[in-house]
Amino acid sequence: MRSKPDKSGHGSKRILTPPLRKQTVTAQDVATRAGVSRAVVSRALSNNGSISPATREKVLKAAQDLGYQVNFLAQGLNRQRSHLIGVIVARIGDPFRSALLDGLLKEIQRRGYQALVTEITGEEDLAQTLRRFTQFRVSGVIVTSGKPPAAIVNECVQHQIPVVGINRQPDIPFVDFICSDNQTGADLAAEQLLRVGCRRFGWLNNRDSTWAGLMRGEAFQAALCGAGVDTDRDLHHRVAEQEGYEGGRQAALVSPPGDALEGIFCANAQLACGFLDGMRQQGKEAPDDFHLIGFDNTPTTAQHSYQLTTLDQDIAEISRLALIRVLDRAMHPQQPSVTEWVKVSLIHRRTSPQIR
Amino acid sequence: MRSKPDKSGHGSKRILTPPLRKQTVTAQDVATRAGVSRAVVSRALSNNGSISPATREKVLKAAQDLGYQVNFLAQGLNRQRSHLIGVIVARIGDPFRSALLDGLLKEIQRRGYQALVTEITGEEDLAQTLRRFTQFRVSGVIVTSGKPPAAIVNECVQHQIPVVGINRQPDIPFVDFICSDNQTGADLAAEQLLRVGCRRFGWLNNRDSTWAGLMRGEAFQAALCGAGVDTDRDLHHRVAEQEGYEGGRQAALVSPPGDALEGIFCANAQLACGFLDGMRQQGKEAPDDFHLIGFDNTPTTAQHSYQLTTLDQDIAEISRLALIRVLDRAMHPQQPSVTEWVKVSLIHRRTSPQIR
DNA sequence: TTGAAAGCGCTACCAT
DNA sequence: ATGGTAGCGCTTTCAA
Repeated sequence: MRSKPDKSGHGSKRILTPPLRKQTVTAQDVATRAGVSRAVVSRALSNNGSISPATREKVLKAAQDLGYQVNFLAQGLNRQRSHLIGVIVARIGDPFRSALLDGLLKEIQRRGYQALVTEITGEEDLAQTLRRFTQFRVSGVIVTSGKPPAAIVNECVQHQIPVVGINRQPDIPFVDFICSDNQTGADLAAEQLLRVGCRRFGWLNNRDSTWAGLMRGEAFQAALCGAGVDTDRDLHHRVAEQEGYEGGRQAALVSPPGDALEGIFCANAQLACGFLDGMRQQGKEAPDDFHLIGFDNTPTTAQHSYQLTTLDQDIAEISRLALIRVLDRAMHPQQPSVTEWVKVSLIHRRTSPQIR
Repeated sequence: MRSKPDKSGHGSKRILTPPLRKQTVTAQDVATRAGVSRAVVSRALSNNGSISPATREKVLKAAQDLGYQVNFLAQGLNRQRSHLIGVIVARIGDPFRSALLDGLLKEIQRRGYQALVTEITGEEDLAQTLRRFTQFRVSGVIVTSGKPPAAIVNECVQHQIPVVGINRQPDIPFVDFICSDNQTGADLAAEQLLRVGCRRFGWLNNRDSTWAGLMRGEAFQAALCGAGVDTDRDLHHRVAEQEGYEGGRQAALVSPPGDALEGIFCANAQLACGFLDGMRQQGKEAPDDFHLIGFDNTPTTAQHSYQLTTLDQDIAEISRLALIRVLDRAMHPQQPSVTEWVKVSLIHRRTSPQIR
């Protein structure tokens, strides 16, 4: 039945493989079965180019019968573009990052793309990864960690591959950015802490902070300043030597016991959880002894043992916009960079409860 | 300089695109520059087929100069196999799952492959995803969630695509499995709880448990039985109606206040954390009022507020073996299924401290 | 509307 | 050791 008169030389390459391997169904098979040419099959499946409804049906049926599946490698090779979207992440173990990856995956799949995920550990990896993505002719790249080197980004631009950064410093030509509105977030935090009557403030951040972290810190300081706080005297910077929970805990442990800070703002949720636990180890508890607000409303912060007041980043919205940007720039590669700021909201929980 | 005498018709398709798009460098360009044929270029880059060291160098240099990058789509199309490995995950937000994904990504990248990640929400997605992976001619598939339908797995087998399951029930022909040694894990838990003198035991699991969860429960019961415990009377099954932390917490809250369980074993870390917090809400604390052991040594369980005694799954080892299986089956597609059991170890923390 | 044919970029066979 | 060449499976002109 499945004779292929026009492909006499077909089996030459795998003449040695045993007959148990069922040949994969190709567009030619569908064409033969439907009594049309491969070109028609292609059109029928891609709604691209004109075709009569009747033959269209015929082809679709034949494809169905044979269980035909497009070879994405061949399709991509021809179209110069695969249905792949590259995603660059780091430290997936961090709850916020895994939540963001989750959001991106959902959105990518919802749009019919496939995610190519790479976890990087340093800036060097980033360049290599970006290059690898271009070798797969991805339809776009989403960077959630690291700072894309201009040189490689240019290669992407050359290949017409859209690059969008999430929570990265928006300063690369032809690259779009989606950022949480750290400014407003810091304002909300300052406002809350002031309202509950805090006088002496703390800002906790990692030693090697991300751009987003720095921005939050600066905005926090500015907000306090604007409210008349003498930040030179009453805003204390604490630096976590390690990343994540443990860094936050250590920072609390090494705090000078004397200087009782009343309102602390943390660059992220992990630091905040660690800080809270560190304070507990010293016999201090929020909100009795101090108020605490973190960034990133991760599941952990909601748990009974923490109940941390945090700023929520709208991950679904961030992901949605990221995909929109990718698709949009694919159509207008030369348009100037656009940066979108996604609103954040303050979630009142135990460590700094709402006051009315 | 970069003339292509043999490709006169090359630009016909994109005659209309503006000249700003730099042509992508192909093997032909390298060949021309090195003064050899494309075949030689291919050999030089793949160390495949004989070639003189001299020309080899020449080609490599030319490739370097031009910034040549292999087109993976073309390569894969020809080789019938891409350098992609598909990974199927679910609920990445769960700390254990994101840790496992992290381990797999690292291992996949270490071996020079690229991960194609899909997050599924139900069994239906799995079939579709598996099919999509085959369309990309992946070199292998790793399933960390769901139960692969036999029909689709057969398609993979037809395409010579290795499939390996992690912590899944090892009952699919030609599919390999890597599983944590739940048996031993449950034994260790039972042993510990008995040693500290518990008499009345509890087993907490989700209503819709995974295979691994069921196995842990059965093994726990068997271990207690073997130690002479009357499990009909002294082993109580608790069922969490929801997944994760909240499910565990609710389970603790609805516990009959009267029946004070002394030693509780949880199917996973999330449930255990929730259960612990739920008990706290009722004024009970471990290890004073009860002992608690969870499965999966997630970062959260180590935090000061929890300090949960848990069974540690060796994620690095699981990932390592998974890749080995993929590669091995690629070479021997017809060999019988193999299942590897990875050892687990008991981490003593506060909720059931070590006794000597 | 349809089909023939020219590639997409690469690999591997075969002959030199 | 090298080069010519026939595909891999698909898309997209272009002519009929």
